[in-house]
Amino acid sequence: MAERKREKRDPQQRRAEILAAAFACFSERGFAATRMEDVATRAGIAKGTVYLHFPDKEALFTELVSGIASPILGRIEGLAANEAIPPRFAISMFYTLFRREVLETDRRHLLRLILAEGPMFPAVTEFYHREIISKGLGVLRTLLARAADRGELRHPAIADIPQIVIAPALLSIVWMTLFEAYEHLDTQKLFDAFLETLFVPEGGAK
Amino acid sequence: MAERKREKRDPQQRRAEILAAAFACFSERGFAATRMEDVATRAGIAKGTVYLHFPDKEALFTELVSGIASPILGRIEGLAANEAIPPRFAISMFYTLFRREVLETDRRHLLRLILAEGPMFPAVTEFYHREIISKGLGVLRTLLARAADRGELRHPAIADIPQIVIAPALLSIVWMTLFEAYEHLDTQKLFDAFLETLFVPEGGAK
DNA sequence: TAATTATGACTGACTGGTCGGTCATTAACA
DNA sequence: TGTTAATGACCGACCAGTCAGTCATAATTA
Repeated sequence: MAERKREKRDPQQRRAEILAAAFACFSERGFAATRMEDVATRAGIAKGTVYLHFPDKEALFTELVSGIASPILGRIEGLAANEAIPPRFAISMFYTLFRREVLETDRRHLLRLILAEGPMFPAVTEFYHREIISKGLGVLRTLLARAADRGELRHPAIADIPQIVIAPALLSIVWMTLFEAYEHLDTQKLFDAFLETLFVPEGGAK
Repeated sequence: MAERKREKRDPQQRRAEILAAAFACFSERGFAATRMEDVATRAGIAKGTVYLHFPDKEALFTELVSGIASPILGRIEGLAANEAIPPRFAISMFYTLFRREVLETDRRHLLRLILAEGPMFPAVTEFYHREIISKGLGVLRTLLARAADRGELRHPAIADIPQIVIAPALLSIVWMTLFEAYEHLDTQKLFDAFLETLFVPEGGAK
C-alpha cells in the first residue's frame, strides 16, 4: 500500500513529467482510450493536478504531439545546406537518423498517433504539414534536384516528387506498429534497397 | 416531423444497410467517436434493432473492416498467374486498380481506419495480415522475381522486399487523408515515376 | 534560531453528461 | 390470433472536468 507523499515541484519539471506520462499513455492506447486519471497516476500525481498545467485533454494532446518538433529536420537541413555533401549520402543519412531517432525509439508511437488521430485534430495536422512536412519536402527537393543535375538519379523525374523518399519511412512505421508481430521487416534492407533503386550505382565510373 | 414507419426487412438486406451506415459513420469519425445511435439513425432504424444483427459495437466494426475483402487482390492474383503478362504491366495495373478502387472511392477511409485503429483490434490486424498483406506480398514477390529474371529491374535486390511496392500506395493513402487539404499530391505522377524508377526503361532493347 | 503565519500546489470526492447495451412493449405480418 | 421484428425508454458504467479543503514549504516575526 504505497503511501503517496505530497510533493511540490518546479512547475516546469511537473509539466514535463505530465507530458512524459501523457506520451506513454497516448502511445499505448490512443487519444480516446486514455483517461486523464491514467495520465495523472502515471505521473505520480492526482487528477486535479493535471488541470493546473493543461486546460483540458485536447490541449495536453496537441501540446504533446506538437512539442516533439523534429530534431531530425534540423540535421537534414544542415546536411542539405552543405553542397559538398553528396545528395545520396544526405538521404542515406536521413534514413539512418530516422531509424535511430524514430523507428527504434518510442517516438515511433508518436508518429503513429499523428497518423491515427490526425483527422480528429486538424490543428495538429496543419501544424505538422506546415512545420515538418513542407519544410522536409523542400529540403528533399533541393537534394534531389542536385542529384538530378549531377546525373546521379536513375530516373530524374522523381526530383519533382520528393514524397517518394518518405514513402519507405512511412511504410516502415506502419509495418512496425501493425504487422511486425506477424512478419518481420528488415528496415535496414528496405532503406538500402530503396536508395540503390533511386540512385545510379556508385562505382559506375570510379 | 417525419414519422418513421416501422418496417420489416429481409434480414440480409437490413444487415447490409446497417453495415453501410456503420461504414459511413466509422469512416467519418473513427471507432471511438461513433455512437451506435448514429449508426442506427443513419440506417433509418432504432438503436435496439442494430443489436438484433450484431452482438456489440466491436463486432460491427470488425465485421465491417474484415468484410471489405480486397477485390483488388483477386484481380492481381489473376494477372500474376498469367506468365505472358509482363510484370511491369501487372504492377502498373495494381496501382491503377488501387487508385480507381480505393484512393478515389470511400474505401480509402476504410483503409485509414485499419491503419488508425489497428492496434486497438489485434484480431482485425491479424486478419488483414493473413488474408490480404501476406497474400499480396506473395504475388508481388512472384512478379518481382520474374522481372528480375528477365533483367527488367534496375536493382534486382528489391525482389526480396516486395513491401517496397506498396510504400507509395501507403503514402498516397496517408497523404490524401491528412495533407491533401494543404498541398496537392499528384498520385498518377507518383505511381508513374515510381514504376519508372523500379523498372529499366521500356525501349531499352525493344 | 524557533515559533507563527501565509501561500498556493496539490488532492480526490463529486457532478453532469455521455453512451453501450437491455428489455418490456408494440406493430407488422402470416 | 400467434409469431416475430422493431422500438426507444431506461439502466448503469464510465469519465472529463470541478472545487472545497489540505498541507508542505517559505516568509515573517519574536
